[in-house]
Amino acid sequence: MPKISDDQRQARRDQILSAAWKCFSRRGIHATSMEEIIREANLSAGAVYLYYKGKDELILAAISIYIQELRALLLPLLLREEPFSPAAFVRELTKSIVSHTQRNDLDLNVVALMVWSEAQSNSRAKELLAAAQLKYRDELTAVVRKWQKRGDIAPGGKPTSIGRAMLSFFLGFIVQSAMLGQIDPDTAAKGIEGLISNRPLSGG
Amino acid sequence: MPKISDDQRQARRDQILSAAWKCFSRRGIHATSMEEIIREANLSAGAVYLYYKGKDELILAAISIYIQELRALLLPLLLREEPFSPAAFVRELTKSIVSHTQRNDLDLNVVALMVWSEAQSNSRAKELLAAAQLKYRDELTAVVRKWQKRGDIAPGGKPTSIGRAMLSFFLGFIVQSAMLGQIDPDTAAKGIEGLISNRPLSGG
Amino acid sequence: MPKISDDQRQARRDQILSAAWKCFSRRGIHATSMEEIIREANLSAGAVYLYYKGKDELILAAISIYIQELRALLLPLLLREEPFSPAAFVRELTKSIVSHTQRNDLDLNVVALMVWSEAQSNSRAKELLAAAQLKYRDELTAVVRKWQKRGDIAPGGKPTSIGRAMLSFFLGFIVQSAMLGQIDPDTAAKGIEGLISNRPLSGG
Amino acid sequence: MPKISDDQRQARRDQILSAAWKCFSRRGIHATSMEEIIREANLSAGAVYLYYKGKDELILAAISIYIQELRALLLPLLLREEPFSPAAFVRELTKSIVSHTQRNDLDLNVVALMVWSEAQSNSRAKELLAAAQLKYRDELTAVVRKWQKRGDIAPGGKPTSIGRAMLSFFLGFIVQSAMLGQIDPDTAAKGIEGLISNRPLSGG
DNA sequence: GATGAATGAGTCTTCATTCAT
DNA sequence: AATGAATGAAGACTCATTCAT
Repeated sequence: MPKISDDQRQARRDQILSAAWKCFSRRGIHATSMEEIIREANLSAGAVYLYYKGKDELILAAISIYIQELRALLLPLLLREEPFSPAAFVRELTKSIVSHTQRNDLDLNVVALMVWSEAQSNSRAKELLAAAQLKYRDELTAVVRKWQKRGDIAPGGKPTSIGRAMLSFFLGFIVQSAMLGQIDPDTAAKGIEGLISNRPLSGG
Repeated sequence: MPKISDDQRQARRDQILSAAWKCFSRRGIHATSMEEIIREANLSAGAVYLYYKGKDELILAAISIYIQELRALLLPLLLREEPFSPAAFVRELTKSIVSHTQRNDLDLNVVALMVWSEAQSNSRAKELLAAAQLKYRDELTAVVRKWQKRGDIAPGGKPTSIGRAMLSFFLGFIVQSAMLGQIDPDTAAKGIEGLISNRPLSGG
Repeated sequence: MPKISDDQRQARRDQILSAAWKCFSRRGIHATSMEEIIREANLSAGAVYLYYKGKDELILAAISIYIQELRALLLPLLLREEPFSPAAFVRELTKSIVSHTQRNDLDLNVVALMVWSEAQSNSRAKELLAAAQLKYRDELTAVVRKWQKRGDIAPGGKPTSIGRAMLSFFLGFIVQSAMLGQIDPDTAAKGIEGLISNRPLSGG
Repeated sequence: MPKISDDQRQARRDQILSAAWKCFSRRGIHATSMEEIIREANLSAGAVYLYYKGKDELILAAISIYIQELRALLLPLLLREEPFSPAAFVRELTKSIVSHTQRNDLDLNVVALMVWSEAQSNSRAKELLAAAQLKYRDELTAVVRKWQKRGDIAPGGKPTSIGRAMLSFFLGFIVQSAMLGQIDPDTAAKGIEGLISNRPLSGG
């Protein structure tokens, strides 16, 4: 009896989401028609609606999987017992994003901008994204504390403020990469390093 | 046909763009219909098409005026002969954005995300935005040079890399403010300060 | 300025309803597609939606106008100060229906069945129809009272019960005419007469 | 392929028809989707198509069984050697319908309206229904003849005309019951009685 | 015999744009 | 210049039916 297995079902869902992201990143989320996604997925109209109730649900699922994948990519770096030094941390994190973008055919930077924009007029999407960003913020704050303890940066500043600054850095790198061309991880690292380090022996 | 004066014409165009932004920021650029803009502008369908050829041109004009207004807002700070110190600079710049948002009823952060997203699938929009961001990047790099010269930050780093980092900071603040709630300018300033001053307020 | 007059607007609405009824009576209410109505009305899709929000509203408006027209047709007979005798009453009432059907190209009998059926699964439609039928029932009861007073029928029976019987008669004539071919008004009259006059033409 | 027994086959067909009528009476014949019927019948899509070629055939079979059941219900009354008196006849006949409706969960009145409506745009359905109604008409005419012979009603009227009137009565009771709420059999009987009987010894 | 995933033509509806007035 | 009724192509979604298993 052709009742599909859970794995097959999940595979179909992924196939559809993958097609959706290909289309979204080409033409924008809302400018993409269901027909385009259907064609890209090599399915029939009815089949897609068998797996997602409608366009809204599909968009939300697409955003959700984007969040999960990105998180899976970055978590190892964020949760390291002994975090990289600030510059190395920036280099490794941006490297991860770049390499993911090159393995898959999806530019994570481009996708991020679309997703953030969608969230501005889609409250369910905003909830998902805000939750994820809050976690990143907390994790970055924890890293900042370790940097302060280890002397990578000055100990005086409030970790939460500095954590926000670090989050801004990364979010901004994404924007800048999408708008002006990929920033190379080394440049990114040097940029932070240039701000942080080496006040020429201060008073001296 | 009573030809309208240039001033009147410009006023009408602004009236339409203003209506467009109100709608865009509520529902997203592509989810907004011409009819909504037309109603918001208190005009007739025909009238709008007298001033803009179509929706695409209207979107582009809306993006263009957004770029101009933001630039007019920030330029004084960027071009100061003697720039503010890094922390003060961040505070003043983010203050400008917040205050503009409060004077008008448009959240510049929200609008920025929408505009960036649109640019990912609209090459004319991308050109406009990329050009503007490149200018910001250069101007920030110039500011960085002055900081290095003045000893606000260490002199060793490449100004272009540090300029990119600063641009990332600001872009990221916009994203973070739109997604997680407005970041207060003082917090933003403290965040940068906490990174930079790598020794406990040695020189001050 | 091409703002349409109220008369023109009403004319368009009627044009659409008339087209709708042509299609409905050919293929059934639900089997009729909006496209068919649109073509029959010689309009564009958009135009129809300018006058009716959607198919449901159009169906309801079609039912509503059917009720009004039928009522306008029958009211003079129902409200006569001195009603016709039972047989004449039946003859005149059924004549009205037949003649209306022949002037217009719509078979009121067919339409009635469709409308009643629709009401069984459409509560808004049912409200409208039930209200109209209740009025008919009351008016027929009033006529029955006059018949009893005048001696056209025996005075003993409860007017409300007999009113219901009369309503059944007319509703049933509609059904029978639609299903088995139009019953001629004289036959209808003779049928009632044959039941009522329980003694062989005693008085008349 | 294990061929199923004829009994089993018939049971399946009935199961499907029963499910179909449940759905039809809830949502209307055409508004009901095959999927709804399939779910209501606790079968698979393929199974239903094993027993009925398509929706049209299913509708026709549903109408056909409705005709048969109703006929089986009413025939004993219609064919009595010595028919009930007019009032009793009406009471017993409407009682039968009411009681059937209460035993099963299907309102015969509602179903009747739907079936008649369907017939207006479905010639095969119309043939079936017209044939059945013609039989009823003939049988009622025969009853009328007996009434005249027995003196229940005046002997002068043409039995065929009076038979039509009686058919109208019953059809109309169905309509009225569906639209305005079940008419109680006693009221129905009294209504007819009030028309027929007891001219207060007028001329005589 | 039975299943239910898949199909794709067809449905209702929207919306950018035009044009007679 | 300005209006807004009208257009019709395109959109999201449904559903009767089929067929590989």
